Amino acid sequence: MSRGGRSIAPAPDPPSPAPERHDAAGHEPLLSIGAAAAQAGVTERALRYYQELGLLAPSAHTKGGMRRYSQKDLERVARIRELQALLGLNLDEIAVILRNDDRTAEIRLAYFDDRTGDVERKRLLRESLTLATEMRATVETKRQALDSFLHDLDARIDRLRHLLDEE
Amino acid sequence: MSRGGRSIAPAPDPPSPAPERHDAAGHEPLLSIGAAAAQAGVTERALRYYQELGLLAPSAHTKGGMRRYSQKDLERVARIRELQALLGLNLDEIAVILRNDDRTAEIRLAYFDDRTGDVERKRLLRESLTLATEMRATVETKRQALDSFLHDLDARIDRLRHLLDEE
DNA sequence: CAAAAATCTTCCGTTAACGTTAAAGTCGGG
DNA sequence: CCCGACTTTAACGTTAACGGAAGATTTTTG
Repeated sequence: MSRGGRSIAPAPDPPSPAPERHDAAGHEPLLSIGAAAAQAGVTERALRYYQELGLLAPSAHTKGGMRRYSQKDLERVARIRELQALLGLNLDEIAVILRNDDRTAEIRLAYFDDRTGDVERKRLLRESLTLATEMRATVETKRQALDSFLHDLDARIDRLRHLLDEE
Repeated sequence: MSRGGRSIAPAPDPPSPAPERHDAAGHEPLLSIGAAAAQAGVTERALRYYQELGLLAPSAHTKGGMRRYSQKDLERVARIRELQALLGLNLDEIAVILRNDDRTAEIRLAYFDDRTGDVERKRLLRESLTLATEMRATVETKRQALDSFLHDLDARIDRLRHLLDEE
């Protein structure tokens, strides 16, 4: 079914602007690099380094050229740390994932934009799906490994407890 | 209850020598560093490095001073890699864990040796138990994180599939 | 508006976990 | 016992992910 002129299918969550904490003038509060680093639990150097690698660009800059971070930026930092700690990925691998996330977000936006062609839309969705599925596989593998590791540990703990109780 | 002169409690698996693949003369086959590295899926350098850090000493040496690795040695290598990949521990942290494993193994051997003092034995067991329990906690935490990560991924995949099916 | 505090860019330093190469010694088959 | 393949130690090199300091600039604060 074509999607050029308004689909009939129940539209999946239109991309709403998301509720924000505006200030009086209506802008979201932006953080300096110091505050952002503190909030995110990383160093300023790390933030600059992520930017250098193209993982994270601050949402805004002052006239003088100082970085200003938004809440979304902080979430992105959290994501980076999670991927580092949880999956042991390096920053280059993480960059790939984040770029794909960004693409998917773009797709979601473009999804409601009639200028986006059906074919292109479909191609992008398939691409995202493939990537997500691949990632799922590696995560699942790791989870299984962790699980059996946990069971071994439990067995070991039981044995130790047993030896102690027998004294 | 004292353990100086033979315990009454049902003895937990006496430390049996474990079934080995002996050769004709009764020795287990030992591998050269090249073969060991190949089997373990690591480089020779890595094996030498682990030894340098005190993580892994080859079970034997030739007269000339060349390293000979046993199957247990290879298992130890596997353990090292597992702790690295799964938990993201560094080699120093792994060294601590392995040393504790070794101590625990010694205790199991000494279990039937009356020369080992009760107090000392108990202290060592408690120590191992503490370490294992701490480790369990961190592993559990990590597993939970991985799990929720996996669920997020699944949700994302579902959404993508949905968008595709609607075309 | 002036001083203090925070940031900017640039560049060199650091640590972990090996990689690589060189020179010398050891092993195993013929 | 000889030679080619494999190992040894020692030493220097490499990469990732920042750490830290310098000197200039910007922002904030009294």
